[in-house]
This record gives sequence, structure tokens and C-alpha cells, in this order.
Amino acid sequence: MNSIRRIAHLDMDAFFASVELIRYPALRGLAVVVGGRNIAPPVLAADGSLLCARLGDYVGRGVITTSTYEARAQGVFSGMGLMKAAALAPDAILLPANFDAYRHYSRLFKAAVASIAPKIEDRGIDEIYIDLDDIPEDSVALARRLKDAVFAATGLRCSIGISPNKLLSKIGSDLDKPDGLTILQMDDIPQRIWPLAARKINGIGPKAGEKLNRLNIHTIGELAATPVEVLVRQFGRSTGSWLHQVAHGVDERPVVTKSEPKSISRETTFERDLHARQNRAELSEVFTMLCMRLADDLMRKGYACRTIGIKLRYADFQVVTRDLTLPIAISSGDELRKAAGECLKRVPLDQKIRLLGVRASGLHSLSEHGRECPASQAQLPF
DNA sequence: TCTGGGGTCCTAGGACCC
DNA sequence: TCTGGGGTCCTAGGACCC
Repeated sequence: MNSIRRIAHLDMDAFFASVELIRYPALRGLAVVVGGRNIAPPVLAADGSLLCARLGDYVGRGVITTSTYEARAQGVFSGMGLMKAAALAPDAILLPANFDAYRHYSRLFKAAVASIAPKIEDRGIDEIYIDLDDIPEDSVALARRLKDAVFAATGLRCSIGISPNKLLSKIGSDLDKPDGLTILQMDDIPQRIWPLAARKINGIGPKAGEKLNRLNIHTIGELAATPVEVLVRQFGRSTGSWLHQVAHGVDERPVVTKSEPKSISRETTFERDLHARQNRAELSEVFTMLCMRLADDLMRKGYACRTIGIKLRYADFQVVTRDLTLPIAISSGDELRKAAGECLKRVPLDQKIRLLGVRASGLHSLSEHGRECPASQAQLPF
């Protein structure tokens, strides 16, 4: 009964950095990284040359969000601390992130894909899954057409994987990067998937990867060869059987074309760690600002929330969260600030704080239910 | 010289209800 | 003294992803 599906995963190549290269073509071919805070944007000098911040001169907190392939060749990858990256590639160009521009190009590439294949699952600013079942076209020709449409609309390159499921397509889009095109069938699994590291599976992160390594399981093939009972014993029934399935390339998840947000949040890491008492005024100001920004986000997106939460990261990187669910949904900055303040009272404040965050969940769409949105049926008085 | 900011999903225990 | 099971909501933490 079940026919074989055809799903694409499309991933933009070094997305943020590539957008910057459209704006600053003079930087093409150079090691460029995007990230950090308070970075001066490039300035055009009198002689026509472009003056840019240098990675080696950076001082402060922050991580790399993207790097060009030239920078990656010097060992500098996204997620890496900027100071560490500065030691590895001091002469790399450092650019500030420009999220408005990335969102603009994100909309452009998604619209270009939608004009060919409209069943799209958003996976963030630079990648999507595409359901290709209704499109009667050879996979290679179709992938080329998608890549051409994305390039025509944006001037940016992407990599595409096409296979019977999301798991394999995601792995596939990464196999031939950049400007890649990879078609995978179930028959290809032993040859092309099993030699890969287990960490290549979307959902196996640092912790699970380490644990697998301790069990002497390094590749997806070794994972596939491990009896499911062993995986269930080590990882529990749910994760154990999932590991067994994905190692054999099995993944039935559908392409989900629409979804509502579950939470909206704002958080910030301080330039230096702050103490609850010594830096009370500063903390309070940041806390209020986060609540106001969150209220603004809620209003722009048309939501009120019943649950408000806070997040603290201490200097030692320990994280604590506190939640408060109210009987009635709220949305104004003052209401958020008050509820978040209640949460803050329940948190230990003897350690220095590195990060402070505020989160809204239990979201209620204001457009659907009218402006005065009731909390829920259960909360309505009869 | 440590490690951003925005999310999702899962687990697990306790409260509370039927 | 013994004793249910299921369901939902709430909270806290953690893994993972882009």
C-alpha cells in the first residue's frame, strides 16, 4: 500500500557569509566569518578599498555564526568561540551579523522553491524539506531546476539531497557540499550511509555520540550492526529503537507544511558576568528590556501567553529555569515583567550570572479568538 | 581565550480529577 | 493497616538543532 516517497532537503551553502559576499563582492575568495557583537561594519575607504574588522583584533564574548569555506579551511567553524577562532585565523575578515538581510534572502529562496514545489517544511532560516511526491520529474533534473531557481532569485548556491525520507535527504544534502546534488535510494545505504560517523544522523548530538563511542560504535554501519536489544538496554526503549531504525535508513516522518509557534523568547549574554546584588540596577534594566522586547515580539506575531518563564546561566554555565502559568493570557510588557519577576524570586542568586532570558509559552493566537483571548475552556467560569 | 540566540521535543514527578 | 488506573496540567531540566 505504502508507495515510496520522494523528499528533498535543501540547505543553503554558508548562508550568512554568502549573503555578505553579495553585499561585499570584494571579499570573495577570502576567509570571512560572521558573528560577534559590536563589530564595525565594513567601510569604503577613499582609495576604493574596503576597510573591515580583523578577526585577530576581536576581544570579548561571542561565537562564529557562519564562516566562508576559505575560513573553514583554517579550522574556523560556526559555534566556535570568537577568541579561539581569532587565534586560529587572525587575518580572517570579521563581519557583524545582519539578520534583516538574511531573512530577506531566506524569503527569496523559499519563494523560488515554492514556485516549483509548494509543499515546504521550514527548518529555519537557511534550510527546508520539500515534498516532491506530486511532481513527475526525474530527481536529478528537478534538483537542478530547484538549484537554478534559487540561484536566479538570490545569487546564492545551495545543496540538495533527494531520497525516500527526511533522514536520508538531510544526510544527502551534506554529502556533496557546497553546490551539491545527491540522490539516495534505500539500496545505497550500505555503500554510502554506513561508512559515515553516527554523529551525521540528525538527532545524534554530542552526548549520544560520546556514549556510542564508549560502546565502540563509531559509524552508522556499526550502529546498524548493533542488536536492537543492546541499544534499548543502553538508551531506553524509545531512543534505542529509534537508533536502530535510523541506522537502517528508516524514517516515516511526514513533511509538515504548517505549524504554529510553541514559544517565543529573548535572552542575552552579558559582556561580563553580573552579580544579583552588586549589579542589581544593571540586571534589572536588562530584565525589563527583555520583557519589553518579548512583548513587542508577541504583539507583532499576534500572540498572548499564559506561561512565562525565565532562564539564568550562571558563570559556571549551569542553567536554571523557572515557569509561571497564569489563569489568563497576557501580552503587555508590564504584565510580562511582573510575572517574570515572580519567577526570578524563586531562583538562587548567590552566583554570578552570565545570561538572562525570558520566554513566553502557552501561546494563544489573538487573531483567532478575538482580542480578549480567554485562557482556555477549563479556565472559563461557568 | 571557553562556549550566541532562537527554537523544538522528551522525560519525569507531583497535583488533581474521575 | 490494605488499595486502583488513567488522563491532563504544571514545572524543571536536558538534549538537540539551525
